[in-house]
Amino acid sequence: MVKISNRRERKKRDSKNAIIEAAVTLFAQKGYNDTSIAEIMSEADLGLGTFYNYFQSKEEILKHFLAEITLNINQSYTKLLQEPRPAAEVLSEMFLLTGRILDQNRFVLPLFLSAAARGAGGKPHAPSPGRLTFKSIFLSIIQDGQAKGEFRSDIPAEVITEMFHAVFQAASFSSLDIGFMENIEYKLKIILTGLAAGGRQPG
Amino acid sequence: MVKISNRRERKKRDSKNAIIEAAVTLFAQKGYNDTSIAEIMSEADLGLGTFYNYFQSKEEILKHFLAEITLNINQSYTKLLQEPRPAAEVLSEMFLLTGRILDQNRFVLPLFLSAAARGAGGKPHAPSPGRLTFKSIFLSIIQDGQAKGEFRSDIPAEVITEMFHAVFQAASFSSLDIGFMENIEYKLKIILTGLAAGGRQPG
Amino acid sequence: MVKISNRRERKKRDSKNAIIEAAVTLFAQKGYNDTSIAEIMSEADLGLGTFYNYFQSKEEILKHFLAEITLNINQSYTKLLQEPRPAAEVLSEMFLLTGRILDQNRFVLPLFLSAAARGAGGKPHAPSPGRLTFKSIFLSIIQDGQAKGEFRSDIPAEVITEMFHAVFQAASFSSLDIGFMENIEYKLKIILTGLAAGGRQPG
Amino acid sequence: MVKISNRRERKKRDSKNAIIEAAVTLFAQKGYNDTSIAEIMSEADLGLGTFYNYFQSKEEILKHFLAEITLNINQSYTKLLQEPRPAAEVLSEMFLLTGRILDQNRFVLPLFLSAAARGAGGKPHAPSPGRLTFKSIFLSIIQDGQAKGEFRSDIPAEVITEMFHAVFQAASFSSLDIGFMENIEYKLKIILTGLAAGGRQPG
DNA sequence: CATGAATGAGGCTTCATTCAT
DNA sequence: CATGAATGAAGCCTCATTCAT
Repeated sequence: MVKISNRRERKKRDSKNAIIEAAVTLFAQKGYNDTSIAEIMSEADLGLGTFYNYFQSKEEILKHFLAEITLNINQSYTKLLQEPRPAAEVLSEMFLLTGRILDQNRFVLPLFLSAAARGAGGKPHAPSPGRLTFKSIFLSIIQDGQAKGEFRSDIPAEVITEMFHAVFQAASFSSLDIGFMENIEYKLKIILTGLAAGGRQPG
Repeated sequence: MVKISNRRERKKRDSKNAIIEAAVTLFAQKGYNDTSIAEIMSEADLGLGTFYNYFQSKEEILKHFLAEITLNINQSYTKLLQEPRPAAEVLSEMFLLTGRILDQNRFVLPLFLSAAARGAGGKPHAPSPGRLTFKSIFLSIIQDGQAKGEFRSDIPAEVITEMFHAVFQAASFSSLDIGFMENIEYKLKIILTGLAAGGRQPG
Repeated sequence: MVKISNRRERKKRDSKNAIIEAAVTLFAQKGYNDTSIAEIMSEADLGLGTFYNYFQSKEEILKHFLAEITLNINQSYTKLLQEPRPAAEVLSEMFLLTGRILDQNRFVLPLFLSAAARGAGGKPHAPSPGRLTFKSIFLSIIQDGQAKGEFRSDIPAEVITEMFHAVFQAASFSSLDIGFMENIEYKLKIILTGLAAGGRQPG
Repeated sequence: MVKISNRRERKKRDSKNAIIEAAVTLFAQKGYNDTSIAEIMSEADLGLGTFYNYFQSKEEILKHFLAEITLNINQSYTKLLQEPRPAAEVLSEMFLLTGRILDQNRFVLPLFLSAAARGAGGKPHAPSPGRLTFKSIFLSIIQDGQAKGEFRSDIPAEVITEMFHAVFQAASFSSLDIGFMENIEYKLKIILTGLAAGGRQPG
């Protein structure tokens, strides 16, 4: 009565997964704009029309990814802030965790960028996904650190936040032959040193 | 008699400049992909076909911009390295100078990114711009600084180079209400502090 | 347990009826072309594929309606002509009766029209419904009236027949806030007066 | 200086005319919905994309026709009402004139109908052409006639107006082998007789 | 019989590019 | 050199129909 079939359900999930996987692959390879649905479905080894059984439009699959990432990050955020610890520590963990998630969805960054590039006057249906909230998360951690005197205060917290964002971007498109995580760990070191309260450069 | 108007004053700055100017404006506003040649030529107040008297294709005008920027930067580089000075100082100037150039051509960053996103397997005629050389410039300055003991050596010079690149990107798409130059100056401070030889973070 | 609901009560009126009912509703609301089979089956609370257990194609259900209407009208025709009466009387009753049937299937008129519009060169499988015979019915009544001297004879019977047809169409798409039947009754009055044998207009 | 070229201008007009002509032909043959732009441009012996140099969308060419007809009719209306005459006379002329215009654009009626059929809840961009005003024209003439006692007053003027509308429709899709104008002239006779003030049917 | 995922032809529209003037 | 009409490949999306379960 309850389980109508099962093989059917399984195949359906398979198809959706195939589409998502193909989309991830191609978006990562060629970017969102330069990937056609025909290509995705060809990569997924499915008929063109099948795409629309799972997503209402090309933009829809994008939202799917963004929503997934947002969810992931928010969940982790909640866990991380359970117990109070030094800001630098929280920041490090939050940063690395975000890095791991982005590492698996690297194609999303260009989308954020192109959305940002279009600015406010962009298309009506632009893929504005409810603004990935990790900016506000980083911001509050940094402000907290500044308040506690852990971080220098001569740099606006917003600017510092952007800096972290930038690191993710840069690592996403890095052509260096070190891994994504290693890449951002190096950069984290620089920033944390640069942020330390006492640190003032000679000049 | 009166109506011919606009088309008149163009002669001074010839058509090619009008096209370039229009392209810069629109690329900055809407991005490369979302700007059509028809729009450019309309903005330039010229006939559509005239575009092809000056550029072989849409991609061509892109290469033009990249080449121009590269040239600008290289010239400045040459001047800057005339007289020997501390690496941090050279780096700062080089950085700010690059910033000023990019500030006037902000639309190019997304193009670098999408080009990077496409990776090696991109289109046949991909806009490979002869690799903008400012990476190598920064790299050599940083390596020099590390060699002289000015900069910490536990971070690969390549990674540091990327960091500067990242800062430009982030500032390009910043939604903060401070200017581009102010933005990157803040970030420069952080990095320079973070790079200073003695600087080690507590953890 | 509770959620299965709707699907249950369907058994009484079997699936075919549910489909027909849904089709009538939607055709009337949005027209034939703009109604998809998916919509029909969703409205009917049945699986999409089920449609093809009852109708060979989308066009098939159309033919079904037309055939049904034709049958209805023919049956009434037979009854009406049982006993001899004045042509005007027969015509009136026939007219109003047809009106009542059409009133309940208003969506068919556009289909007649579009079919007519396509003319002879239409699609291979055009919905040629075996020509709804009510034209011939009206025609014979009118010819009868003309023969008996009840109706004027300076207008071809075929043209008068068309006139009745037109009245149905107009009423179907009327935006006046009187009902369909009231609407056609008014028009019937005009035509009957205009048809009366003695009636000649001044000019 | 003023005439840029001339051959160009001519060719441009030719192309637009070819498109319009092809559209009229096909719309009349198969209806608006069942005519694709590809077909139109093939009939016009032009490339598919060329359509969009002259009309912004498929709907746009429709508006073009409707606007043209509306204009035609309105101009004639103005002329006709210059001098006061019996309502029946004005009505006759107006009717026949409208008929002649529609005769040359027969494919438009189905469009009015399908628009009407969709009702108020139709598509956002439905081809609502500012409502062809001939309804209001006919209405005022008829009301005038009723006021002057020329026409019977037991039928609402709106209903009578619809009747005329209906006649045009019916004649448009007539399969009789008489011409459009002859067809509507017959029907005009019936209606005028039926409208005459004294005329009352026996029953 | 019931189901709905899969399919691909076909429709609309955009736009880089060509070419005759 | 300037022009812009013409072009058609390519993209997104809809939907009638099939078929395996």
